[in-house]
Amino acid sequence: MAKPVGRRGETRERILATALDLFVEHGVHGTSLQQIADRLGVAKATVYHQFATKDALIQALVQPVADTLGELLTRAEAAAGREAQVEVVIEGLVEMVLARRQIAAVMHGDPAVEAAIRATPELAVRSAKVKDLLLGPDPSPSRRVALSVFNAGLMLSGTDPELAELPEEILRQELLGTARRLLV
Amino acid sequence: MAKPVGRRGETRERILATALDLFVEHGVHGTSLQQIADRLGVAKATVYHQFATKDALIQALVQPVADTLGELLTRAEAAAGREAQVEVVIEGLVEMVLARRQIAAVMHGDPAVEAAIRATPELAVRSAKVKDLLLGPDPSPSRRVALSVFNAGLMLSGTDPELAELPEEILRQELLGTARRLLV
DNA sequence: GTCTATAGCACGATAGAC
DNA sequence: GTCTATCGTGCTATAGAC
Repeated sequence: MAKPVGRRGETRERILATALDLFVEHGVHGTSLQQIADRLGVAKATVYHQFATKDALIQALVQPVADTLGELLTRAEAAAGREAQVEVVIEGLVEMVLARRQIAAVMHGDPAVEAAIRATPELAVRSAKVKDLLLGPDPSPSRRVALSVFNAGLMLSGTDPELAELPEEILRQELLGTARRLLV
Repeated sequence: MAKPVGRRGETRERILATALDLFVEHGVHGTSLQQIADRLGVAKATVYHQFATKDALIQALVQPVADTLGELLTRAEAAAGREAQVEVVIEGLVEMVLARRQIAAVMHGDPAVEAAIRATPELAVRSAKVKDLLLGPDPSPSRRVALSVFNAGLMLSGTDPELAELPEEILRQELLGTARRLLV
């Protein structure tokens, strides 16, 4: 499994995947570039050849989420009526968490990543738009609390060991069901 | 506000409170004992006089949660019937999060604290018991997912800036309502 | 019980050979 | 593009004066 082919950009992807594993285990601040390099079997300088700084690596990790949220918002804005828009956003968020479980978990829990998010304007703006869309106009305290609980719960559910054995399709349906119980 | 009285154990409490603030802001690994000492206006060695290691400080932070969960389980076991037990646990957890918002958030989000929890057997055991009680016998996938979402959402809701302006009594009622929508 | 000073080490990041 | 070697910094933790 070590260094199998050598296609373009493959090392970069392997670094990102390994870093993400370690970030989930130990947090961003708790993971050194040396640990990433060691687990990958390369030198630390090899990591620095792909990412100028540790921050750049974090930015590269969250970029796909920014892209996904952008597409999601485009689809939602094309939907007719607020109920349909909420439905599009809920389905899109659940799909995103299923597809990128670890990124979702690290994004919501780690202060170091949250700092990187604040430094990525497009991601911060899109996250805020998604939240506002789910909150709706003049939201009640009840809806505010329900959204806060659902948002945190959704982002972290993808890596919850208690749910690790559930087939993805079951988890998808149950997350959608939970979302509808709380937000529709 | 600096060093007001000097009663026994006061410095220790002030260190814990300051450490907790910083842990919420930057994470445990992202917070050095120097930062804690600086914000408190004391020397780093003063912190080490109260806590032998950084781990000991973390252990001291999570100890009240272990105590609270212990009392909670005692009350739950004294209740008649599973429905009443679930109600006791839900109310107790919500009350705990309201009383110790920051500890709850750090406990659920930070890998460094989660390691400390695993190293505190009584806390790990009690957390597992609380979860098992809420799951009930032979839980469906639906209940597993609902509990996972609720658990993460509850623990982090206490420090969610979106909810910061809600009066505590409103937040209490809405968290109880959310819990019942998901778990009853 | 609080301080200054420092040991010993790991960190992020860089330089330069190959 | 990967390596070894290293710089400067900041970390946990300790020693010892007051």
